[in-house]
Amino acid sequence: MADLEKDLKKISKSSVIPVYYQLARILEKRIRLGKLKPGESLPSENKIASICGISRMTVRRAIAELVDLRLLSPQKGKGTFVTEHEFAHTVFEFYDFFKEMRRKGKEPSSKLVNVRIIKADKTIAKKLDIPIDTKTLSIKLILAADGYPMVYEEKYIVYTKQNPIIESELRDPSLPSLVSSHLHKLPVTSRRILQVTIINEEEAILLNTKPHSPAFLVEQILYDKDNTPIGWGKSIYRGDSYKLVSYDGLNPGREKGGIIDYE
Amino acid sequence: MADLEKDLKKISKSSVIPVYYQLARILEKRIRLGKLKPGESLPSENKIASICGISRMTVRRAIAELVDLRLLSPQKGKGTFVTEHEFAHTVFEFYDFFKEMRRKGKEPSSKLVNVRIIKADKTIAKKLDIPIDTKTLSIKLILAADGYPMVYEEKYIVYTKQNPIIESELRDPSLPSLVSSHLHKLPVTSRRILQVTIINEEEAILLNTKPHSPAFLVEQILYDKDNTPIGWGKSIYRGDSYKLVSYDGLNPGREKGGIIDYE
DNA sequence: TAGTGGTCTAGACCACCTC
DNA sequence: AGGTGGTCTAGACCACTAA
Repeated sequence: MADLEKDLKKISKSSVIPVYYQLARILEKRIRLGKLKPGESLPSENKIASICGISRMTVRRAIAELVDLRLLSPQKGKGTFVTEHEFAHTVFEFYDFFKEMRRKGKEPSSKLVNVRIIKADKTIAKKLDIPIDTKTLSIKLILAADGYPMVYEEKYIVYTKQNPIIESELRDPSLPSLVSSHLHKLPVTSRRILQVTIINEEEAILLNTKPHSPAFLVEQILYDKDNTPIGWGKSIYRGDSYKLVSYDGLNPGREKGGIIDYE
Repeated sequence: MADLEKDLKKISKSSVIPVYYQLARILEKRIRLGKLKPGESLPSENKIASICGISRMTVRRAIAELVDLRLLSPQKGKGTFVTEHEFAHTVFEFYDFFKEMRRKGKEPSSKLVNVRIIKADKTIAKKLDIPIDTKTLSIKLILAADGYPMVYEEKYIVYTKQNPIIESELRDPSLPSLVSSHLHKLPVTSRRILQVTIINEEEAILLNTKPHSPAFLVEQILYDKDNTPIGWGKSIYRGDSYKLVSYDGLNPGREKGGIIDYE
């Protein structure tokens, strides 16, 4: 472990880069390169502090960062250990359509199919927890990337005459913004349900694809702070152009924007 | 704000519950109940410290917890503010089949369809980055809950004669455990891709469902620490029995196991 | 200039684990 | 008993922000 000590002594206390950050990166790098293997233990906090010539609290802060990244796991009275990698807990991230497409260098756009005041049918009434036939604002639209239709969305919110729909509001067609500008309520929680579905004839025409092809169905329900549903939406994502990817285990350090250079 | 002060003075320094934890919960509760609104600022760290009669470092630790939960956002030289809620970034979690079913009170089981040594076809060769016709271990199995088939899986790993397949290894059919017991390599990274698909005739029979019905397709590729693919699997999850749910914005505090009682 | 959050120190006491 | 991590203190200096 003399090897580790050498690394630890590289820490510069006069650098503009915080000491805890330098230390965290040194340890992270050793773990990712496999020089510190799963199950191995770190030197004790006091040991690291005295080697580096820094305070124990600073060491603890560095370790805390790696605990957050699930690279280390401290055990009271025993020591701090490199974690065994875990593959059971997978996280799929799902980003805002507009941002995601821009990030990919594609030009996102939205096209209104229609906006109507309708009477809530059984499904809508149940989702929004309102009586059947309550006046409801219905918005249907297509999201496209570089002109290719990719998503078909239907959104429903309870209609109030006081706040009529303004054309400009429909430019950002996200359910939270619709709800907060049309109703006086602020959404605080959003529940999304991801399912699979088969595209029907109507959707196939709108999305310019074949009926009976598979697609993602993403339901979104917004709640206010009293946990009352205030908006419901369903989105159909074309299955041939949408995938969700996730990395587990010793993930490649994309979290918290940490750029690491390997030797 | 005298209201907040009263809450802050409830902190007991002699309690077995850590002071930073008590403070974090008090602040979290106020935010979740809407008594501290998005955009509002907290009293300064020094102020809170003197009100509670504790050290500033302890206050900082409590605040750090809420920053992690994205409830607070400190700004250098200005103050610490309650964050505006964000709905754009959705996270779908996907748990291990066995654990998830047990958690739901269902009895998970796995049934081998077959285990074979095959020659890698074009698809497998590409996924595992090996030459076509390389000997490959192929495992096909069904995962069931309370006897109802829910998932069909195919797994492929490069075959080595030294470590033959042992019956008992197939009891835990997870790709990481197969790979690490059959090969000498330890998987360090796992990449999963979630897509939609349509069930074909063969899969329909195995899953006891109708062909052409929609399903989730989850591909998993395992890599060792040199980033070489060492295992590939695809799983078909019945669309009628699988959903992914996610909560955003002011989520209901399920993270880090924090149980909060509201008044 | 006064106030804020960001970093860091050099101690302290505790509960827990191992020997 | 001695070592470990968990908590906490009472200071300190800094960079940043606002009046």
